Amino acid sequence: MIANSQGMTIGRAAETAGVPATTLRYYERQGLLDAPVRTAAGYRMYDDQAIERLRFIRAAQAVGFTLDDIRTLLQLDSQESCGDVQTLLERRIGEVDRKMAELKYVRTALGKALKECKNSDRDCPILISLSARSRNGSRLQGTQS
Amino acid sequence: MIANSQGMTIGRAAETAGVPATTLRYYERQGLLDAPVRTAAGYRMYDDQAIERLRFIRAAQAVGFTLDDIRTLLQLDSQESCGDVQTLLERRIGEVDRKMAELKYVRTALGKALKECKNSDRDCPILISLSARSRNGSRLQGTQS
DNA sequence: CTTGACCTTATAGTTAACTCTAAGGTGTAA
DNA sequence: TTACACCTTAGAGTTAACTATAAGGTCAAG
Repeated sequence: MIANSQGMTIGRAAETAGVPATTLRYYERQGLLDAPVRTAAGYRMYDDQAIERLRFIRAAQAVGFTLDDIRTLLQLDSQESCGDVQTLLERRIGEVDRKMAELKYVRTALGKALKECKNSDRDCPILISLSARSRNGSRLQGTQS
Repeated sequence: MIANSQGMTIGRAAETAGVPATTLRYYERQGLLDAPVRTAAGYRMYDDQAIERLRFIRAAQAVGFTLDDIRTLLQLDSQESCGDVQTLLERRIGEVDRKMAELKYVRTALGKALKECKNSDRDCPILISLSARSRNGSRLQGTQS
C-alpha cells in the first residue's frame, strides 16, 4: 500500500465511487473536486470527504444537472452572503421538484404500459399507451430545460 | 391559417411543446418523431398525438434519459413479443426508480442546506452540509450511464 | 405584387462531458 | 532487477444533442 493515513489513490477512489479515474482528474480540472493532497511521488490521495462529494456530483448529474449547475451548487461554500445562497438554493430546489414531477410522469407512463402489457393475452398494446392513445386522461406538464 | 383539420405547423407545434422548431426536425431525423403529414407545399403538419409524444420525450430527457434510451422506449411499439417488451419495461422502470432515489438524495441535501442557512445568524454553513459533514446517513448508489 | 414571417433542405459548427494517446515516473512481488 | 500494474502530464479526439448557416419556396396582409 502506498499510503493509508492519507486516504486512497485515484484508482481506489474511482472504483469506490464507480467512475473512471480519468473522470476524477477531469473534475479536478473543472473545479468540481478540490485538488487533493499528494504523496511525495505526486500521487493524488483522496479521503472520504472527497468520495462523498464525488457521489453528490454523480447523483446530481444523474438527475439532469449539468456540471456547471453542480459547480455552482458546490461553490455556495460561504463565499456569498447567506441571503444570496438561500435564493440560489430555493431556485435549485424548485428545479429538483420540477424534475421529480417529470420523473413521476415517466414512471407512471412506464408502469401503466407494463400493467397493460401484463393484462393482454396477445397484441402487446404498449406504444399506444405511451404516445398514440393518450388523448384521454393523461395530463402532464410542459417541459423545458 | 395554413390548415386546420390537419393540425399545426412546425412553429406552432414547437411553441406548444416549448421547444425550438429545429429540434422537431432533428428528432424526426433521429427517428424519435414520425414523419408528419405534409401540406401540398411540403409543410409539416403535427397533430396532438405528436405533441404528446414530444412531451414524453422532453420529460424523459429532463430526468436523464438519452435520446437513444428514449428511442428504445418508444420503439416498443409492438414489434417485439410482449415478453421482451415486459423485460425491457421492467429494466427501464428500475432505472427510473434509481434516478428517483438519487433525486431524493439531492433534494434532501439541498433542503437540509437551506434549513441550516435559515437557522444560522451568521457564518453560512452551506458547503459543509453538501460535502464536508455528510458522513452520517446518506446512502446512495453509484451511477454509470 | 411586394413585404415579411413563416416554411423547406443540406450541411457545417458548437458545447458539454468525457475519453484517449503519448511519453514517462513509481512501487512491490518474484 | 525486472516485470507489471499503478500513477503523472499535456493535449488531441469523440459523442450526443443540438444550433446555426445558406439558399431558397410559401402565404396572408396591405
